[in-house]
Amino acid sequence: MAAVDLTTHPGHLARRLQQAHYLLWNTMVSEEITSPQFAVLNALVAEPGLDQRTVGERVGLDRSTVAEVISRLTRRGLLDKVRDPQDGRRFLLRLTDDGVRTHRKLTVRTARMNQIFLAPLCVEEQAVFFDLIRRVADAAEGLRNPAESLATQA
Amino acid sequence: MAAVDLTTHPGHLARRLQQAHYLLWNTMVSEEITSPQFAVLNALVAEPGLDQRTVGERVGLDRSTVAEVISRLTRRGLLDKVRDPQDGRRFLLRLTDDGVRTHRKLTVRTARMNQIFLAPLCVEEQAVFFDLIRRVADAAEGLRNPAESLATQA
DNA sequence: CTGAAATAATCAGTGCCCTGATTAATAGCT
DNA sequence: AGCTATTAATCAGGGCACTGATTATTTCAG
Repeated sequence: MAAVDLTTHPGHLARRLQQAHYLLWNTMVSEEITSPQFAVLNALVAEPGLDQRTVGERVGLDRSTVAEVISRLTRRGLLDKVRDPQDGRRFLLRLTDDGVRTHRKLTVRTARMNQIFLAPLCVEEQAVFFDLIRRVADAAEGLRNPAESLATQA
Repeated sequence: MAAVDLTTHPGHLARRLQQAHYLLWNTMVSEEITSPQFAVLNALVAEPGLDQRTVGERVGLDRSTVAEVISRLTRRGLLDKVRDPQDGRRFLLRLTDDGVRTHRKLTVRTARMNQIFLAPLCVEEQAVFFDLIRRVADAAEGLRNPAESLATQA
């Protein structure tokens, strides 16, 4: 006895939501490029020449995961990776022409997919949906980084 | 140019939400037992003697994933797996005493964690949070299973 | 009863996600 | 200059998630 109702567990809902998104992405956007891969391409369209760590920071991928994603994108020829002459630890990342084309194509399809995905909600509800999820995710992330905004203080 | 704002992409938010949950679970609930593993234990507390496929259906895990999760739980001695004498394809699953104890212990911790996780939202917002996510996830799942509720029809 | 379709489970292969340990390079202190 | 953080990236290892193929068993049509 004493089983729990998972439909009121945010973790379970988050997992189901992500699975649902994964499937839809796969059928409506791309079978080759995944959503995290697109996020990396997008970050480098916004800021070409970032290093790996910073890209991860921008899109919410940890050091290990971002390394794998970038290695796949590089293998596919969508990304260029050159050692930073100023700092030999870093690699500077940049989209190839093919990478730019792919990003452009997927941007269109992603917009279409998001519309379908969010279709069950009216526009006001969509705004609430974003707001609530973002607040929960931000707060939980804040629990990990005890403080970053304390700046100057004795 | 033409980079997109990921904070309005439900897939990106879903991923971040799940990551945040993963981290909190790890620190507040268990480093050994994961959230999907708990979901399986919970399903078998509610309905002992289910087979693998049905467990997956209950908790939203596909056939491959549920097989891995169950094999880990079995290895840890939390689960018993016996061939169904009525149908030699199936295995019937049941918690061991240790599995029951573990489920009970984690149930308490999970409740605490959920409270912390959802703390940024007031009670009304939490209800909306559940409702919106569930509606989006359900609709997207519905897109895969073209029809299951058509029952008897020419 | 026998052969074909369906079903439960497994396996192989790819990708995401995290941690802890290691390596290479830079930065800072003395 | 020399020693010590610190930092960027990689590696090893465990777990979740999906697809397509395979195996064993059951079901069903004839």
